[in-house]
Formats: sequence, C-alpha cells, structure tokens
Amino acid sequence: MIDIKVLRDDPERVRASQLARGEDPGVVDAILAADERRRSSLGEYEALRAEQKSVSKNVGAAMGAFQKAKKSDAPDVAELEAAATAARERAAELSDLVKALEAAASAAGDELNALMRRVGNVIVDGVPSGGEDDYVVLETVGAPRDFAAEGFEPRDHLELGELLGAIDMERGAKVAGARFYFLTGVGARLELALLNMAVAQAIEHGFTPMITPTLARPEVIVGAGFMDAHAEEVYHLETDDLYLTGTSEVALAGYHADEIIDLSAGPRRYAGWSACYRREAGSHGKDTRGIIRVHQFQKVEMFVYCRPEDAEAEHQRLLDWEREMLAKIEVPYRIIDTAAGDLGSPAARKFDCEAWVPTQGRFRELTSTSNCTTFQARRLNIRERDPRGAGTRTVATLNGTLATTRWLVAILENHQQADGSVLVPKALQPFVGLDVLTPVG
RNA sequence: GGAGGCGUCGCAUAGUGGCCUAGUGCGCCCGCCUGCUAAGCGGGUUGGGGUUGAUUACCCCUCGCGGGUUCAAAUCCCGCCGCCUCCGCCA
Repeated sequence: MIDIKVLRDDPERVRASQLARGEDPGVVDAILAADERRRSSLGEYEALRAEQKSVSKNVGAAMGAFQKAKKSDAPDVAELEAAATAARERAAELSDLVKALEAAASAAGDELNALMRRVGNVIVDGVPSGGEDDYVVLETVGAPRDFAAEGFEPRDHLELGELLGAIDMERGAKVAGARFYFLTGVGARLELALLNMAVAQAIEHGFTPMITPTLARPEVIVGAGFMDAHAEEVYHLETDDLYLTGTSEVALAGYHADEIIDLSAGPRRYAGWSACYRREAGSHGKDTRGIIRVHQFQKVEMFVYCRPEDAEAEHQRLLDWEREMLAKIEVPYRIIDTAAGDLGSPAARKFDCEAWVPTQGRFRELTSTSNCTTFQARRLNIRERDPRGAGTRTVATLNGTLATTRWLVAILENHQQADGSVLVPKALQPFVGLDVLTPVG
C-alpha cells in the first residue's frame, strides 16, 4: 500500500509511476475522489456521533434522578420518569441515524481501500519503463568459458548431476510429481555447503540468522504482497487456511508486523533460511529439465528493516552482498535493473543478478533484490518512533537473495571438466569438504 | 480430540451496564527542591483518524481482533486469534 499523503500531495508522481508500469493512471483520480467522499462522510458521522454521546449521557443523568426519586418515594416520580423516557426516545432516534452514517462512512473507507490496493509501489527515479524485456543491463562480470577452445562439449547440469550421483529427478517425480527431485550424496553436500556459506557471510556482515516458518496466515501473505501478481503461485492448505511460503521474505516481513521497532542503532538485518514452495502455474513446458524451475527449493534470503531515507543506500549494499556471494562461486554474471512493469507491486526497484548457463547460452536469474520502500511495511503496520519529532512513521523493507538451490546449476555447468568431474570453487571448498566432485561408478 | 481459565496504557494491577473523560503502583520524560546522589513535590506518558494554511485547539475511534444486544459496553452475547491448566492420544 502506498502512502495516501503522497498521492494527495503529488498525484502526478503516482500517475507517472503507473504509466511506467503499464498500469492505469486513471486510478489516481478515482482515489482522490474516493478520498474526498470518505472524508466528508466521516465528518458527518463524527459530528452526529458526538451529539449522540452527549445526549446519551443526559439519559444517564435523567435515569439516575428517576431511580433515586422512585426509591425515596418522592412526589415528582412521574415527571422524572416521563423526562427520562423522552430523553431515551430522542437518543434512540439519534442512535439509528448514527448507525446509518457510520455504515456509509465505513463503506466509503472500503471503497477507498479497494482502489488503493490497485496501485503498485511508486517506482524509484531511474527505473526503466516497460515490461519483462525492457530491463537495462548495468554491468557484466566475468566472461563465459570457451568450451570449444578447450575441446569439449559442456554437459548440462542434470547430466552432470546424474553422473556425479547428485541429482535424482526420476525418483523425485515418483514421490511428489513433476518438478520435484532428490539431491543425493555430493548434491546434498553441495547445497548444504552453499547455504552454509551464505549464512556465514550474512553473519559476518552483522545479519541475524533466522530459520523461519514456511506456512503463513492469509494476512501475512497478503501483507507481504504475494496475493497480488503471485496469487496463482502460492500453495494453499485449505483445511487450515494457511499458505506455503515461496520465500522466507514472507515470514521475515511478518516477523515485526504490528510493531513499533527501534531503528536508532541502524537497520535490522535478518538472514532467513527456509524451504520455498512455488506452484509454477502457467509455466508448463518451461524449464522442465533439471532443477532450474522446481516446486520446492532452499534459499537463504536477506531481509532488512530500515529508515525510508536509508533504503536506496541499503539496496546497493544488498546488491553488493549478492555480488560477494557470486564472486565466491566464480561464475560469470550480469546485473539488470528490472523494468517497472516487471517489478511486482511491492517493489519500487529491483536488481537481478543473472549467471551464465553455458548449455543454454544465456543468463539465468540467481539473485533478486527489491527495495519495497514503505509499501510492504505499511500493509503490515510496521513503524518506528519518528526521529524528527512526535509520532510514528512507517519503516522501509528490502530483501535480496544470498543463495538458492538453482545456484547449483551455475556451479556445476561452469566448473565442469571434460571427464564430467566438477571443480569446487575455492571459497566453497571448506564448506563442501571436497576440492572436486567426481563421477560415480 | 475433550474440559476449563485468562487477554485492560511500556510493565504490574483495579474496574461485572451510566459516577470510566479507564483508577493506582512501577518504569520513563520534563520541572521544582537539594553541597552531589537518592528521596520528596508538581506535571506528562497507547496508537490511529478527522477539522484547520500551520501552531494551539477541538472532535471521532482504540481495554487481543471482528460482529451483535442496548439510549449507553472494558463490563452482556456470538465468532476468531493468542496464552495457560487438566484429561486423553501420539512420539
């Protein structure tokens, strides 16, 4: 949810953001009108409610006087009773009116909220306009290996995984269906090593490691923004009305929901380790081979709560920490600035790091870091004491990937040798306990 | 799975239909007093929204959350969430 004050003060900025996202800028005017209706409706209700309260208080006094007279058999009992009854009747009329006005005000509020929910976060200046293909490449790091010059045809990650006894797709399908898999032997070791290296790096940079719930209540999923564009992506457990989270971002965003947190000592940085579940609806036939696109995987995710004015600098830091991880696995990659239309509603800017996958001859996303500014925190009601004075204000949230199961694809393919063995990148060696993965008999 | 209890301001607690504009204590903040500190004294101390150009000020909502009964709800009723106790079951 964006800040309605921004929309009131600078509607043009919101219109421009909507246009860049390829969404309806007209919703801005609809919101301004609905906001006007809500405020006048609320004013009417509150005025009458104030009157009703004072009248009702008089009823209390009249009733008191009457009861007292009745007890002491005073001569004016009948008059007092009549007065009390009359006052009560008048209060009853007012009460009905107030109820009607309250309903109207609440309906006007609902209408405004419904419109507000349709607006994505206001993009950060500089985000490219357009859709999925309109990203801007910010930097390319490293160069792809020339396998032709080395004299062999690279094997894809699944072929390597099977040679090494690291990946078993067939049995994954037998147990859980398509897009499920077993990591076995060195595959399991490699994933644990990667995730442990990510956690170690996070700790080194002051993050608090977290192991999070992977089921979340509806309000947390909605608050984190996963019921907008990703609604079809989320597994739902109907009997319990819980959702399987597609990333620990959900749990970490919900962690401080409805709290006023203290950021005076700097950002709160969490590194969440969790299994992630995605339905991959609508991607039938895409990436069906191997572990590139699967229903369940592991991820270490950075999640930060910080002051709104620090969010852009923090976003750069998250990107730097992602780059540090990518450097450790020694694969070529590029960084893209995602276009507005491909951001998803909570993000104001998103950088993806995409690693080179030799057998596909293209870059594939390994990390994604989003600056959600105050959008996510506003929905989840996460605030801080305003350092500039009285009151509270909404904090900013950001997230970014440190490692996922998909990274194994890039590691295996980029470090393979002609005989099907795979060299373990130096930084990863102490975590795996091996220098090289060799094919099994 | 069954039975019961509880949820009030940062913390502790009072409040069982109108005197609640939610009291009291602790903590915290401001001031006074005081060689210093402590004590003492006085004041302040939930959050959200609205009116106003802004300040002051005023108004509405907020006693876990959402409904309902009533002229009037912290208080009565219903649902949900959370915590606790006992029994059963599983490990």
